[in-house]
Amino acid sequence: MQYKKDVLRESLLVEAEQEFFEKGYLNASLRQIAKRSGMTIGNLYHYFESKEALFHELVKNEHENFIYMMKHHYEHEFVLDARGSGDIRVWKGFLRNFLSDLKPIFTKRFLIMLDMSTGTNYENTKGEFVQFVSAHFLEHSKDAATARVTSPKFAELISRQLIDGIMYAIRSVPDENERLDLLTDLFLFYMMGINEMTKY
Amino acid sequence: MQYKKDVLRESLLVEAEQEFFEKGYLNASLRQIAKRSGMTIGNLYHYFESKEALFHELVKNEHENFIYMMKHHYEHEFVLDARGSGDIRVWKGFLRNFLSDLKPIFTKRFLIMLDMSTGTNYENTKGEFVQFVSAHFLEHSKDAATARVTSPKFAELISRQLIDGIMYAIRSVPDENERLDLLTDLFLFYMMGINEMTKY
Amino acid sequence: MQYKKDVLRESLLVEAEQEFFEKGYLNASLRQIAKRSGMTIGNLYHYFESKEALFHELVKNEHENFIYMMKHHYEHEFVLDARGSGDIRVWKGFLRNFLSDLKPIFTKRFLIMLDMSTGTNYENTKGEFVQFVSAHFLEHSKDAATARVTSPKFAELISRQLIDGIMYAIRSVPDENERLDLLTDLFLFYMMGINEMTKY
Amino acid sequence: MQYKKDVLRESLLVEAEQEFFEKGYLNASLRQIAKRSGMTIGNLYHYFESKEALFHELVKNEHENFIYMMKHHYEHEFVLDARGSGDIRVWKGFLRNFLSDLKPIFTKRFLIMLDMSTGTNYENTKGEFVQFVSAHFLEHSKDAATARVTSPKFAELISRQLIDGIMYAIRSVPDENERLDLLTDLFLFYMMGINEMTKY
DNA sequence: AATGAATGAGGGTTCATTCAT
DNA sequence: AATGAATGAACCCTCATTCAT
Repeated sequence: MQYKKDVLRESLLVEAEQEFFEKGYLNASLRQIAKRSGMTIGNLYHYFESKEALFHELVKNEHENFIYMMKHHYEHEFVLDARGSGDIRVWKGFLRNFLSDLKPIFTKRFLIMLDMSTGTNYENTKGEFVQFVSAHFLEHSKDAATARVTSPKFAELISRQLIDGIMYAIRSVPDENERLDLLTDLFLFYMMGINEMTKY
Repeated sequence: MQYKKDVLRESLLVEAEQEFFEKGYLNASLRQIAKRSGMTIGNLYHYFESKEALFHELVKNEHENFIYMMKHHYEHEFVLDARGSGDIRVWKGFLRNFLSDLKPIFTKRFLIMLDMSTGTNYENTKGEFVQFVSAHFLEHSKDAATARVTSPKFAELISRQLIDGIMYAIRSVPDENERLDLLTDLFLFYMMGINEMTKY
Repeated sequence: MQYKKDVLRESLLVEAEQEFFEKGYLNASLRQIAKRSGMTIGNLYHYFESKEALFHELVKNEHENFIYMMKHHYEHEFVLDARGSGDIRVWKGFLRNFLSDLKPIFTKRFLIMLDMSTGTNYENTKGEFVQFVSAHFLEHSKDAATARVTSPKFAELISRQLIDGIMYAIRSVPDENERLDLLTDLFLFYMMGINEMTKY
Repeated sequence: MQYKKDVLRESLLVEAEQEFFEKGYLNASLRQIAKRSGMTIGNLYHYFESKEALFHELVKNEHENFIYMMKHHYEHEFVLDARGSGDIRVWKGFLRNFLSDLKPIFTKRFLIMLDMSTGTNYENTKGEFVQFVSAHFLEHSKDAATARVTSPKFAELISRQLIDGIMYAIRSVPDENERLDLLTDLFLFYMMGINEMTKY
């Protein structure tokens, strides 16, 4: 039975992923999830004790990876320091590698955790992520001659935008390579924009 | 009681604005809106004949202004042509004026219409806006040497990002001047980013 | 003001007639009636103290006439006695006159009182009418050789049918002459049917 | 609880039958039906997914039988041809057999489908039935010397009356044999009436 | 492990009626 | 005489959750 149990549990998570992705946490229906898994609503509660718990199980690994990444971000620091180089092709190369490494993080469930979690304990995660990236930006613009991009509000805005761009790529571009291209251009766009902004 | 009608109707609209803003159309509760206005749910239906009608009343002016702006966008065309100038201060001046003109459009209710309208007739408005801006981008990048930003997917992404940036400014920056500054920087950022992208 | 009052009151009755006719008492909406009269729901209550009272005002004359007719039915007795005659044209002539005399009774409001009054004090009127006609039938078949049509259940059925036929004519045939023709044929049909039934 | 399901479901259908029978579809209350079955309104939705679905379950068999009967009516054609016989007892015999065969059709739920279904998909069924019988009448009166009963309006009226008579028998005569007697007399009455009408 | 019956609260909506103005 | 704001109960329906089997 253990085998069957795991299969069903996994099926529930898969269908829950789709349901949360389509409707968000609050509007997702446990009945729908159970039905899609060919299962009874009552039985769903044998696997997950509540709607919130199901959501938690769905994204907890993503959350851990995400937290880990935030704690160890300095390992990737070099990438952003590559801005010093004048050659855009070098930048692109670094960026593509960097983003390729992040593939395991930028998953559908990661998107769900950040963007479809209103009503759960995770609803502030996106804000935390924004703050993290924003702090990053501010830190790196200390060297810059002017303080324009050090405006916290603008840094937060740009950070949120970047994150929303990532979300968009995950949500709308299913093909992995195409998505990586898009993300690379997106990051390039942001880095060059910031670069330019600090010139004046 | 005639005199109270306008007051209460306005109160309902204000509370509805808050409720829709917080929860979105589908999750907003008419009972909540009525309660916040010190009123019974039944009475709310004296003022608005349905949830959708209430939403419509809330955003219809915003929608009209928005449509008008899209139809008459060429009047502001000169702004973007100012990109030819090499002086960033000229750009900023133009942008600030341009965005100042748009102030009556970038309201909280506009945000609600674009971002909290799932389930209403307005739910596609944001998509239309994105397409509009995206077409604009593509048109203006015909002159550019390379076709990088003419990738429709990237143009759409950038357009969506820009619009989301506007939404963010409306949502998070209450002070008008501060918001105008932020939006100016945001647009500047996008124009320079696009400018740079077309170089390579 | 008295003049205006009567006009409005009459207008309310006219619109109520239409509403009750279309939806029946329970499903009729006072709001609709007021709206159709270009009037406020509140003001309707100045003219009629309740939904039931409005219905009562609408059909009370019909009810009085109806009661009067039932009490004085013997005045029309001769008509039915004409059955003795073997000539169908004589029957038809009598019937047409008889039914023409009843025109003031067979009105739309009479129909409403009998068929659209569920939920009011009048909801049993149709049953009383059926019993009245049924008693009539039974009385006249005492002379007949057999007791077939004296079966109370059958008499009641035939009576109800006849009344429903009248209702149908009122409801579905707007032209007065056409309606009179139809009713004449209908009564003829019933008289001949009864005549035949008593033969065996 | 599996064992209770069928019992409760049946109970709901029985109570629904009573409620629809008493108040018609639109005025029937699901709360009442649930309460009468000793159940919560929410639970009723475990058994039937909507008010309309409940109504559908109640009458779907009746509707199928009814459609089948209309398609295969020619099998019973001989009955009406028996009119050629001069002996009323022969008619009665045929009629009684004919109507006895129809017993499974003339049920309380059949009555609900025809007469209490306003607001459902079945609300036109009675009209279709009337047209069916009416066409039947018209077809059989082609042979007759005169065109009196071929008046479509009169044929429709008579057809509606006959059907209403059946409805009355179902509604008011619980005993099966008594009902069969009544229906036989009713049909006899109509056949003789039509017969007589075509004489003149 | 699995079923699905059952609950209770909440959703949007309509209604007859009351009453201050 | 007239307005229309306000109430409260009822409508159909959906949901997360509980629990006896």
